[in-house]
This record gives sequence, structure tokens and C-alpha cells, in this order.
Amino acid sequence: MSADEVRFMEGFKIGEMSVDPGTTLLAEGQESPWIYTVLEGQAVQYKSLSTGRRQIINFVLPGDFLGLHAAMMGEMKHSIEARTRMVLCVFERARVQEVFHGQPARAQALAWIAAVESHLLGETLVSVGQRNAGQRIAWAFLRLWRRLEAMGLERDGMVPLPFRQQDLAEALGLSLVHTNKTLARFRQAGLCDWSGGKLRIGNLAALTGIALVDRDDPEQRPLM
Amino acid sequence: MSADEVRFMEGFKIGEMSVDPGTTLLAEGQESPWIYTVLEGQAVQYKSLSTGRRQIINFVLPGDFLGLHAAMMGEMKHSIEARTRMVLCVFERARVQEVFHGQPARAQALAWIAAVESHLLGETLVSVGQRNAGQRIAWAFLRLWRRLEAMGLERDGMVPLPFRQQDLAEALGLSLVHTNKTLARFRQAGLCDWSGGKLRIGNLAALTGIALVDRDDPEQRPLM
DNA sequence: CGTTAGATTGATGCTCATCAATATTAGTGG
DNA sequence: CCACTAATATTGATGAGCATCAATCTAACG
Repeated sequence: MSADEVRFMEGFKIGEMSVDPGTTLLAEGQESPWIYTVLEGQAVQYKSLSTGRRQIINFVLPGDFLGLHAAMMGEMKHSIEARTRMVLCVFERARVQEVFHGQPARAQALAWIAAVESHLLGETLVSVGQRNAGQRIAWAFLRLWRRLEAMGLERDGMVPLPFRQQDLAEALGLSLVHTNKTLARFRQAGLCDWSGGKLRIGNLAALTGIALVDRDDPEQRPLM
Repeated sequence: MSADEVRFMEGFKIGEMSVDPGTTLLAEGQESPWIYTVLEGQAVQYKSLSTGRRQIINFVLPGDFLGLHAAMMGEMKHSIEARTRMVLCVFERARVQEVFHGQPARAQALAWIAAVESHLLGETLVSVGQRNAGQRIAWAFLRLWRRLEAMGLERDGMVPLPFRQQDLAEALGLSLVHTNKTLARFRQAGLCDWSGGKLRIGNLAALTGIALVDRDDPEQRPLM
């Protein structure tokens, strides 16, 4: 996935950009003239409800492409908010059209990105729809761990995970309190420890066992 | 969306195909040589867990494109099972590559389809993650009603909805029993009546009020 | 050193899952 | 055309998981 995104951006880049934590990169309903890929930093992608609730759709990691909906549909269908300082590659949204005329590899990469996004959302839906709190958290941690490790961000058995418990709760359709208590149980059981913005997996096998309610093989998955 | 799909298929079609209810059109993990668009009939799109549970990812209606994941990623990431007799347009998966070389409109249509799919999955995730049983069902009914009505399938104030309560439950992450009881409440309240494979909306305003916990305007949405 | 964002912990009760029957409908073969 | 079977829908009872409310605690920061 990352390889495709890199291929997509080459020679198409407008510039680089650096933003502070808390910055809203793209806003729901907005017709941003820019789209991005993430070089450094992490963010959350969410949808808001009028009640003030939010559903976090995805955690944004280095290598991710931002603005697919803006690129294809003109406007964003969710918002993206930085959780750390971030460095981004900036592209002009309007020029996405060109890609489909005469740049087949890039066009395909874009469609690929979209297909993978829908695949991952499907997986998330399964988790939120069918699993209990512990299973959802275990699943999310493993998914994040794998991606971050694959990006080479693992150090001393830990990966950077600079989100709030509230973010995780909103990603998994849980309350903050229940998320907190489940995290405490995991920590006590030595399964994993997420604190200070770092995630450490204490017992990979056990955590996998909890998360593995589906038919996926425990091996590395190509799309993560 | 439907318009794009039609554009995608023209002059690319291999043949038509008719299947009986219960047929599995595409199976999770399978590398199908075919992809489809739906001319008639309805189906469910789901992912299975090893526990026997299933998460229904989407209800498939006429006009839908089937096999995006197979087209872009080689293998299906979910299964599709017919719930009625269906008539389908059949295409050769292998030829999807050609689309990106020299058929920009079709390539764009494909990317559009993928983007819309990810958008709709995001909406579903919000529903399952943030709303209670009644809200989820109201939301699902309105979504289905709009699409079916837009397809011209409304008749006598009813649209065909040939799914089981179990299907709806699995789509919304609810138990069959609770779904059934919520449907009974809705029926008694005169909000809507789903029985005999037909959905009738009794009180559109009230149902919308229940479902409308988000910021969407109550008007027709372009992507449905 | 006060202020604020985030994390933690306890108490309470509602929503919803689960178990278990029974009712209904549709489909099938004699 | 009617018993027989299987699939689906319906209803009641029970309790677990989780949301919610309300404090308190910790850490970062100007």
C-alpha cells in the first residue's frame, strides 16, 4: 500500500507542509484544494454527530494517503485532526483528474488505495459489530502494532501511539470509562501496556488469541 | 453512482447470468474470474468469523457493482449471497487492467465506486458504533428506502426488502431477538412495517427524527 | 502554583445478548 | 389436500456488558 502511495505522489508534488498537534487538516464537507500523504506524525480521521459524539474511522499513520473522498467526490466525508506534529506531502486536488488520462499506473494506485480503504473499514465494522470490548481493543492494538512495526517505528519493544484513551474509545464504539478499565485489566494481566504515548505488547500470543475471533491467519497480512 | 456503473460496463460485458436465491456469487478469499453488476434482485455482502458469526457489510441492490476487491486486490474480502433470484451482468476480472490504459472515464468510474463504497462503510460504522438499536434500524430503513425508491421500486407505498430479520441484525451488530422486538415497537408505533419482504414507511418524519442523530441534512443525498 | 487536559476509580442501572419456548409460514412428499 | 419438516418470526425471562454519572488523581504548562 505504501509503495503505491509513493508511486502516486512522485512528480506530482506541490510542496511539503508541517502542522502542529490539534490542527484540522481536512474538514467534513469541505472542498479542500489540497490532498496529502503523511511523511511523519499521526492523526485521527473521524465523523461527527450533531450530539457531539464522534466516530473515529481510522488512525492515520505515516505513509497514509489523505483526501481520497475529496479527490474522487469533491468534498470530504470526514475530518482529519493531527495528534502529533506532522510532516505532509501536498498535492493539488484538481490535478487528480489528469492522473486518469495517461497515467495508468497512478490511476490504478488511487483505485487500489480506495479499495484497501474500503477493505479496512469492513474489518473495523466487523470488530465494532461483533466483538466485545476486550476483543476490539486487542484487535486494534495488533493492527496498529503491525503497521507501526512494519514502518520501522518499533524501538525497545514499543511503538509510538500518541492518541488519547478517548480516541480509542471513539474508534471502537466504547465509552471512555469502559475502555480505561479494560486497558487496566490488560495491563495487570501483562498483555500489553499503553501509556505515555507508547504501546508495548507484553504477550503477543495471548493478545492475538483474544483478538483472533475471525478466520484470518495469524501471519503477517499483506495489506497492513 | 448507478450512472457511473452503467458507464463502466458498456462494451465490456461478457454476458448475463441469472441465479437463484441462496447462491453465493462471490466468496471471501476467492479469486473469482468474474465481476458483476446487478440488474435485478437483492443480496447480502458479509464477512464471516470463525465463531460462526457474520457481519453483513452491505445490502446489495440493483445497480450495484460486485467484485471491487477482486478487481483491485485479486481476491474477495467478503462473500456475497443472493437473497432473491438475481439477474447480473458478467465481466471478466482480468480485463479490468485494460480500463486503466486508455479508458480514463471507466477508470475514474471504478475509483469513484471504490470511494463511495468506503464512504458508505464509514457511515455504517458510525451507526453501529454510536447509535442504539432503534436509531440503527431507523437509519438503515431510511437508507434502503431512499435507494429503492430512487430505483423506481416503490409501489403502493412499499419497497421490496427481501431480507430476514437475522440479516438486519447482523448488519447492525444486534441480536436477532432485540431486532425483532425493536421492529415490533416500530410497527405498533406506526413508524414503519417490514413484513412479507416489503417495507412500508408509516411516518417518515418521525423515523427520520429517530435516525437523524448526525449532521446530514434531511434532503435527498446525492450518493444514495 | 493555579489551571487544564487527560487518566483513573467506584457506583448505578439500562440496553441489549442470551437462553428457551412457542407460533407462524413456507415448502415437500405422500 | 393434508401431515410433516424446516425456516423464520415472536415472546418471555434472566443477567452480563457496558454506558453514564460523579469524583478524584496525575501530569503538563504558563
